Amino acid sequence: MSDVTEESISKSTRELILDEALHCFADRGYEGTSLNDIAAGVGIRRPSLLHHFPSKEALYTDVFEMLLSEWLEGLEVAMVSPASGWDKAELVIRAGFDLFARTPDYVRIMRREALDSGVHVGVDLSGFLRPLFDSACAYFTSEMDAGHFRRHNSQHLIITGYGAILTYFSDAPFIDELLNDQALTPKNVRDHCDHVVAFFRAALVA
Amino acid sequence: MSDVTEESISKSTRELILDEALHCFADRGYEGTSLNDIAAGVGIRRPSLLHHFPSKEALYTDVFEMLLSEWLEGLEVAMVSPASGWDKAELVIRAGFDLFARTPDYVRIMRREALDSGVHVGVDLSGFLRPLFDSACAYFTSEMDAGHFRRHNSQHLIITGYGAILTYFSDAPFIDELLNDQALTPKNVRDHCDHVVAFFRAALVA
DNA sequence: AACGGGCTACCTACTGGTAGGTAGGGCAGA
DNA sequence: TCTGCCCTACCTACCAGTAGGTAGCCCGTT
Repeated sequence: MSDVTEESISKSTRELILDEALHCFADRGYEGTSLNDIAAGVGIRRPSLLHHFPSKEALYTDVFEMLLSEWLEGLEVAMVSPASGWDKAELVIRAGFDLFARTPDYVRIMRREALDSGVHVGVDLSGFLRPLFDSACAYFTSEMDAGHFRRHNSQHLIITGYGAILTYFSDAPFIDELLNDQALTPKNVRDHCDHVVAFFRAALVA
Repeated sequence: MSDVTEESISKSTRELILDEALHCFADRGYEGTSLNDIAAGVGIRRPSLLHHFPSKEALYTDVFEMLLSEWLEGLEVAMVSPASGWDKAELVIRAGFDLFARTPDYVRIMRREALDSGVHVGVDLSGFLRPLFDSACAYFTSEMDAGHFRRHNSQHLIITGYGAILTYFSDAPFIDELLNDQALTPKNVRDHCDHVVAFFRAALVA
């Protein structure tokens, strides 16, 4: 129980490593991050880090599994809601924005993983995401069949939405330059979320 | 003149290096690509490669400048067209799809650069893209003022479009897994382009 | 005394880059 | 036509630096 108490005051070294690794991998990618960078960020030496994780690969995999469990948890709440029609779609979009705004480092790691087609991660990413993708597809298709949404190809629709939402966070530094403003301030995130919601509503709801 | 003839038959070593570097950088990123990888792909040794380019950084910058000039050329044709209203927007979207489908490796490099906020490239990326972004903004705003498009925030609109279109190409390997199909076949690219056009039309044209 | 968690010192593999050498084509002058 | 010279494009061998990873010691807590 002293363990629990201590965790609530100061994180364990293992958690500090995971936090720093998350940030480094998001910032500079897997190849661009050295174990020295991570260890230095935590304030220990590389061999000490390797005392907690057997290898760089294993550390990365652990970080990625944190990402997946957090995202699954964050999205499940919205996806199992009893809402229907546009309300539910909006709920999921807003849940996605909240989730991504809370965890921008995860977004950038996911984007890097998508670019690298998952060569670093030891988990079956597509096996993990396919059920979510398929159930989202089924939802939109059934709503279109019921005449609640304009007819679109559900698969393409979701990919478009995925790209539109994820990009705002993954490319935030780039968007900063385009806007001459900070993309990830709470106000700007809220504005962009409102815009995406309104845009998708205009496209989907007749 | 024999030089010209020879180039049309077989590319110069320098061009072969640029081609291979483009592919490697797109595939594995700047840090994930070694000069040995590129040299091996061309069929020469690393020092021979460094005979043609002074450094890895310089090689990357040259690749990136190829990207910029090709994209600028490809988009200018559509952006200066005398079309107006939705026709022009559709023209630009389709030109973007054609361009990206023709140069998927460029898309992935650009995405990596957006993620890394341009630390590798020696050119002023935002200075390059801002004029395009601003003129696109001005176009949409004026069309909304004229009542041709539904009212949206132009800046957010373009960022949404940028994300929606670019992602399909940058994350193609990932989308392959979701669709259980090849995202970049001509037919699938055409289908997705048609979808995006229809989707944006539904959202913008009342 | 045992052990968890840190350390220094070291290993091998590989990085970007350099030094120096060579094969061969083009070309000016005898 | 031959000779000598330069230049391009490649090579092998090597450099210093850094990567991930291992072995083993030290030290405070329990």
